[in-house]
Amino acid sequence: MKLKDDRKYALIFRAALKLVAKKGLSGITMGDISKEAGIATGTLYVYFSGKDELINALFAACRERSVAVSFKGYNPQQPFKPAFKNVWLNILKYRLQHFEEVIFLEQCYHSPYITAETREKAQQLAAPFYALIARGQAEQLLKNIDSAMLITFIIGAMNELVKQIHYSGIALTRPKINTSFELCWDALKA
Amino acid sequence: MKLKDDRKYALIFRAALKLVAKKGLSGITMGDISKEAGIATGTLYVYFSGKDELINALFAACRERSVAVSFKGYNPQQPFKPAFKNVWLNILKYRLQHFEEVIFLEQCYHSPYITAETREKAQQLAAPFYALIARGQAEQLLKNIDSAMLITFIIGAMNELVKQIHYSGIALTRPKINTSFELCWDALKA
DNA sequence: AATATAAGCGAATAATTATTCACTAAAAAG
DNA sequence: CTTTTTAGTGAATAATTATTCGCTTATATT
Repeated sequence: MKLKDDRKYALIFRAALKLVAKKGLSGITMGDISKEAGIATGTLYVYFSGKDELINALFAACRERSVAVSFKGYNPQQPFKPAFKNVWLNILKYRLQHFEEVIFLEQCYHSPYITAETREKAQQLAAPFYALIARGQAEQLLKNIDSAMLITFIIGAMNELVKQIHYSGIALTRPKINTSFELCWDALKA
Repeated sequence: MKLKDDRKYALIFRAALKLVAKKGLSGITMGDISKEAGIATGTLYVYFSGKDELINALFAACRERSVAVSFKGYNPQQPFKPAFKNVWLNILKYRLQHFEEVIFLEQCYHSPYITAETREKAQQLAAPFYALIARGQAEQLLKNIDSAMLITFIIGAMNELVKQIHYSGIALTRPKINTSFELCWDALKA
């Protein structure tokens, strides 16, 4: 194992996410995390200066991954609606597969753990989404409303959808996915 | 002051809500709450057996108030769309005016503080919403999708809308409210 | 008014939890 | 192979925080 192993960061993150999803941000201790990760408590302090840094780092990592995956396969040549649907599907799939991250991010939203700096950086990651919405509006396909409002609408509905699916345990079939997308699209379309 | 004063419960709840909205559920202590409420820490234990009970009670109270206010002025005689809009507006207004409750409830969603029993009771409060959606579907005005999915969609979008408005600090004008409602309605309508 | 009961207090105590540190094990450098 | 540096350990310590309790003050009861 050379230098601080990337796999160990991943191990710690995975443990923390699992626990937060189960017990909430308020319910986890450094001891819990180390135990879940199968390492000694002291080792956490080799990788992070403390609990605050650990959580901020995890928050930043989740946000980055979430955005990175959203635009996979995005092609500006493609007509808007299918291109948008592609992004929407990327987000939906990712969030369903990484449900713990959804919970974690939600819990962080009003947590004192997350510093203003971390928040600021996370905010900047949203730029591509604004660009996408702007394109749809320029092509007169989307309602001409404050784009922040449209985005929060999309994301809010999506998050609840993800939660609903996750907890209901109902399998998400192709037709159901399409129906859900149309629900969203009907709201946004001009 | 006779018996345990209702006003004192309200005082404690208000203090707790304010703090949770500012610092998150993970960031508050019994000491913080008592200080914010202007009472001694020990007094909290006159009203609640401990932190768990306090938070469960607050959760239950928020849920109840939130539902109670939603159907104010609801009249089954009224045509569906305006009746639905009335409910939608009730919820929007209440959540904007009691933003701390929105945050608190969100934070509680995955918190170990909230017991299964409390959760169960909260769930039952949603019955009137299901009935309302069912009516809209029976009148063929709403999409014929799993009503749980429609409700989570409405609530998810509404919550993010409330957050967006709250943080952007933008005044919510009549036309903006109407536009937002149409956004929601367009999504739901058959 | 005298007594009993309940509310309120906050310093002291008990738990819990973050963090440190002296030490061991492993890896890299020479 | 020896030395140096880095990773890992977990019991011990330091902070933090929930909860208790002996006491005071207020309210109700007789």
